[in-house]
Amino acid sequence: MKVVIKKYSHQKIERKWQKFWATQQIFKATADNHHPKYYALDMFAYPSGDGLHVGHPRGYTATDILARYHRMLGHNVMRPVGWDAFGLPAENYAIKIGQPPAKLTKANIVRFSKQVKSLGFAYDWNRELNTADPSYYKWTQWIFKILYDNGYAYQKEACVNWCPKDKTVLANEQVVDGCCYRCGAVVEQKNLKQWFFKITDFADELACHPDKLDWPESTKTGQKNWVGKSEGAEIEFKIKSEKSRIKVFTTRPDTLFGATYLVLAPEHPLIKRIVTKEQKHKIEKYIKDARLKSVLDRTVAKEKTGVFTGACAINPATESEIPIWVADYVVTDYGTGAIMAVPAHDDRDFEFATKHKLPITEVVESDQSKLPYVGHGKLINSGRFTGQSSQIAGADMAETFGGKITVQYKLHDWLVSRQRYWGAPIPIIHLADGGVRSVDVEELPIKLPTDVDFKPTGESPLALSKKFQSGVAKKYGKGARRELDTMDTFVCSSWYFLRYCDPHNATEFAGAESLKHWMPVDLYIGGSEHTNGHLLYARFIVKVLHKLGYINFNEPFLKLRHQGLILGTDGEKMSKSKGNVINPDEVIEVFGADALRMYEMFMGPFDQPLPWNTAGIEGVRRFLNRVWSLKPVAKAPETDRAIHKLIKKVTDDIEQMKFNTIVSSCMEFVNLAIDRGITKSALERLVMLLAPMTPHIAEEIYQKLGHKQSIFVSDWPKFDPKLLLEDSVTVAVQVNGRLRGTLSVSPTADEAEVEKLAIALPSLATHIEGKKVVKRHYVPGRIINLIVK
RNA sequence: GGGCGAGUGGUGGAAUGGUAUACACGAAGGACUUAAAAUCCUUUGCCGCAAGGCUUGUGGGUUCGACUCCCACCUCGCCCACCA
Repeated sequence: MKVVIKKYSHQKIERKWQKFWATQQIFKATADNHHPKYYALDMFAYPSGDGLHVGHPRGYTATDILARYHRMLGHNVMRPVGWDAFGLPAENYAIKIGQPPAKLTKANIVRFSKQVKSLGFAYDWNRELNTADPSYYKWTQWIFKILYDNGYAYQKEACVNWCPKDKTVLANEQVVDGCCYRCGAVVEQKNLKQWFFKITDFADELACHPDKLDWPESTKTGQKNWVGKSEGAEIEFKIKSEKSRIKVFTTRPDTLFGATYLVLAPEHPLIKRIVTKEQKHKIEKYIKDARLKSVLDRTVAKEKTGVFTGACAINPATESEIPIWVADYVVTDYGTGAIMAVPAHDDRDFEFATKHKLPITEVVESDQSKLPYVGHGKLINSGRFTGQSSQIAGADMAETFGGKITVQYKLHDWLVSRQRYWGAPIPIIHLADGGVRSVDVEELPIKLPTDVDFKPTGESPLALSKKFQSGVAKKYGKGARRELDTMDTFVCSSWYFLRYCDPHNATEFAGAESLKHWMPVDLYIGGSEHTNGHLLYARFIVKVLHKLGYINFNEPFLKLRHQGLILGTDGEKMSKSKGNVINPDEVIEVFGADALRMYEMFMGPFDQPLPWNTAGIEGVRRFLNRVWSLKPVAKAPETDRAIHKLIKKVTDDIEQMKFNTIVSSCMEFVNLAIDRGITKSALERLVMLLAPMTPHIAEEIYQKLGHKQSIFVSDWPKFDPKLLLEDSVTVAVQVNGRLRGTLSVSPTADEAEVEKLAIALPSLATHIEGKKVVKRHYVPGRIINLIVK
């Protein structure tokens, strides 16, 4: 059949339908109890000055496909959009060019909105939100307040991560390889008084993912490892000639008899008290050096260094004196910052003991010749415990020598205060008598002042505002002052999915009815880099709100998927410095939004990182031109049959998010349609199947076929299972497991009949001549394997 | 060091126990054109003139049959990491 391939004007039709959907409010979400609800969410964007990246549309398109598909299934769909507007990059850029971050952020949001709209996503713009808007951060502050009022937010002095370039503290989750996650500066450790959220109260819950959560296994184990639960014991060691004791944490209390020395982290407070005169100078120098080392240098150090304090402790089990050392292989922020070293049964202790000639005592029998042996076994040299199994004896031994069984987590409380301007002010008042309280709820929002120089100095820029403290003394008593730090932006983003349910509510963070209707999120798509940050924080906030009775669910995201990174054409991560960045605006200009959306789905499996290839998008655009050029004919039986298979395939693949094979199946179908023709009804169904992925061209063709309503209010096509069966099928014929020919038979042909036809095949002749079929294996409609001798 | 993935043509990939290399890109040849673009047709895993043989990182195993399942190893990617 002759089909003339014509190009379509994407500029014209894409703008046209975007406008149509907006004016018709096709994607406006209104709670409707008569249909199943479907809440589809992308991780909202940080509106940076660079604009949209080609990586953004990959995740957004996937969510969009599912949202539009569910709408066509008749479901009550919500697909909201918003902006994670507070944060360091906007502020740093603002400082650089000398403009207020509020102004810049506003301009960035305008730009992002325009770009996102040009991709034709099915967003409900009525629910658009912006975390830097007082009507939003009022409720971020309210969450801080109720956390504080219920004991989940507190202030303490602690050794914290400090970014010297951005001049602010950072959460543990924001330190990557010892560097600031934003600017890359080497992070320092400082003792500072800061605000924390008690995320550790929920450590066990966060480490566990109930069955109802359909999350990638890697994300679940990533979170579990980040929480890092270990069971063990705390054991106290008496210090010789000192009253105080050193408490250590160990997961192997069963090896107590083998503890031949103790090690303190360089930051340990007891060091000053126990160090002897002779060793004082050496220890002080070591501590100073350790503090100057970056976190990175300390964690990947090749050689273990350390210094003897001159002091000794008593091993409670052996009652012998053991030396106390200081070494930076022991970290201060895990366990008690002190360890009992058992060199015979721990790799690190063994390495250290060998280097510094410390005694090594074996207490677990091992069948391997070399030490250290870290496994379990029969205890030896262990007093009355000798002969017991190390696996069982631990708890008993700990208790016998005054220790207690405890649990340790790697997870730390979430440090949420920042000494920066562009964030939500912490709603706390410091009273004249040293007391602390949260602000009255009527006072919210505590607005971010504008009369400040927002350059970071290490102290919060809010200190420079004259207006910020006005009225505080009058309301809260003489000498009362507002807290000057702002909140980590991750606080803002840890509850935005709740606000989407009821974004204009002025009296609550979201109404109970709306939350009950829409939550939890049915599909959440975003980058896997948020595993141990945003996704953990969001689950924590939901669990707190649940515990305090504000919401009736304790997990926010039912189904989670991560989009793979789009790499440059060189296979490297896109970056300005490498010059391999693809600008989506230019791609849309040349090929259209539909082609970009489809190409990003066609590249390969959704969750895999894949390189960009400009020739690839040209191929997709060629395909769309071919779809555009299809003209209905009166009769096309083969295509009429094939469309049923396509409906099944596309439906199955959407459910499984196998977008790449949706595209290839549609290509195969269109190749057939061009060859054999297509009827109007098959063409209609084809464009309906394409509509979630390439909505503009689908809507245009649909309307051209004579429809007045949007394709997105039509019903998703159904297939007839009877038509999935073929009249005849090709059966592969194997002899002794090797392919020797094919047969075309009826799918209902029986085994004996197929064998008869197979043996008669000329291509089999040389392989079965003079031999006897001793066995056969037949898979109806697929393969027959003849075993001959 | 630990955890999680992944290794298939020149390239992105398809096939999750049943005809390996679908679909697309690229390449080569041809048609149309004064020419080019666009479009269409043909070829395209490797070796071989052919018959035929070989082929899913490597080696073994299970099976009538393995890219697919099992064991060991190698390589790459991501995440975590002196966590006691």
